[in-house]
Amino acid sequence: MPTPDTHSFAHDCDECPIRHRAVCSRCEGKELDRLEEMKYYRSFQAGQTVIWSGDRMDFVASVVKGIATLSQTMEDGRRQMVGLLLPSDFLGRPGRDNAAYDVTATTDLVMCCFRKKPFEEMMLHTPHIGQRLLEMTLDELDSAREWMLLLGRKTAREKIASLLSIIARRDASLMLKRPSGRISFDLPLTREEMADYLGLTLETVSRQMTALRKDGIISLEGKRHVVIEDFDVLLEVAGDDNDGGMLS
Amino acid sequence: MPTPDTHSFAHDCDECPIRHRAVCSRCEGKELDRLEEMKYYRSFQAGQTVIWSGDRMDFVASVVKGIATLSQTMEDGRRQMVGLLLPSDFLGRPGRDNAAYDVTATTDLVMCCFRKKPFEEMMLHTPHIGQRLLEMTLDELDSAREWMLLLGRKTAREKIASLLSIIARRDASLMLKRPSGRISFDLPLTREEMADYLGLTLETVSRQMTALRKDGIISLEGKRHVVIEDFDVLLEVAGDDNDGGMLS
DNA sequence: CGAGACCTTGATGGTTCTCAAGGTACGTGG
DNA sequence: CCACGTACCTTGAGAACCATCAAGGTCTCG
Repeated sequence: MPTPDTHSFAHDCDECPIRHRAVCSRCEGKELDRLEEMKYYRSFQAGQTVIWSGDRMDFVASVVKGIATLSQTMEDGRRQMVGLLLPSDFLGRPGRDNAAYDVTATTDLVMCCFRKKPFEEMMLHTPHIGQRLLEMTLDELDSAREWMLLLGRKTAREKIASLLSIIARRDASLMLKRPSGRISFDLPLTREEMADYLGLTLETVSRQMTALRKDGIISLEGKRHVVIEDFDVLLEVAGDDNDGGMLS
Repeated sequence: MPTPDTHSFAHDCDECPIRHRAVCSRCEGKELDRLEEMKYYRSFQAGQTVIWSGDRMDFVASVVKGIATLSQTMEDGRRQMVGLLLPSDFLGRPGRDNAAYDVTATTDLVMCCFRKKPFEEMMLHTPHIGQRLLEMTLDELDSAREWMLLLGRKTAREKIASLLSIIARRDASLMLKRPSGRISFDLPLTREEMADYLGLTLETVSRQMTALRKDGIISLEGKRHVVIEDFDVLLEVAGDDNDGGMLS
């Protein structure tokens, strides 16, 4: 994929890759037509800031392609990522005018945006949007709470293993299968971003990646490509019960 | 308050103390009548378990009085609180059959319950409930993310100060005023519960409480009653910008 | 070739955990 | 009324884990 091309994207909702999962997934016919009139696309390059915490935000959006992060920063510079936005995830809060977090494109990013006012207006009359948004928000709340357990109680090694298993699981879910055995993928995050997500320093992340490699849990090809030798072993290292983990 | 009396509670929604904030707050007339027919009250004593993670859960509920906690436990016993349910907060997830967390009554607790099936049925046809639930869920998501910053990046001292400031703020909000200057309140949590909430051990909580006392930030009368000498100083110790913190 | 971004590794120190002992408050039964 | 048990809290000593500071390595791109 040499040239990131905004315009190769679904200007037609019917062909949109996130049509069945995003906030618009329950809409059909006239509702969809109305959204289609309202929408516009925005692209960001890897590393670009989408919006700063506190900035006025006059749109809401769905991630169509790529990954964005939500993070909070303390006055002295300590930073904590508080969310990861993957394709189909929703950005923004109806009824709020200012961004609550820094939003950054981690990879090249395409978003499907709606101006906030018309979107809110439409929500009042079309329950399908609100219903779907409620589901998605409840899912995010569950993820956030799972992350609280990780941040509060897991060791550095367990944190790294948890992050890898989550990325592996997501990759597997794109192929509609349950992860198991040998899996490989590219890390979409730098060591520093991993650290910001896990509540660690980048040095600790690096050391634990090395340790997992030396213990034969993972292999590294280059800095970004990870091979998980046995997914069940990884889950054990992550300290997760390996019962749950529903598909998709 | 000698005898905790379940039946002193709002069997009539009009007199319910959480009427204006709970999931039912947008409902009037027939909608409210229907909820009123559907509801039933349950009481729990301090320390009792409301439900265990994984258990079948055939109701959803609003906290009417008292405090409950949501927590997750790892196989080896490490525990992390992931939520605090205060009066008007909602428990349960429409569309899910099993509890995702352990729910425990921290104080004596009264809940207003609805059987899940009828409640879900009603949600499909009365957007007011879903709209309010979406707002409440978005608020909880914000709280969870604020907590992630605390768990991932704050020191033990900052964590304690943050917890105290949150409790102080909540107490002040009951009196409809912005907290400032000298404030006092009773801690509703044991040292161990504080530790589970903050991702610390109870010994560290105890030591940091002592340290804050020796530094003149707080005073302790008995083990549970806390006096904050200067709220703004506490916020500084907590590492929070003292701009935000909206009323309510 | 050099600059810059990203990553690894080492040495050292600090914060927090673990293990252990003792203290305080409260209720119960002798 | 007092002894005892229990739940909760405090404090100390030592160890473990992770952060910090520092140096050097790899890769890419101009």
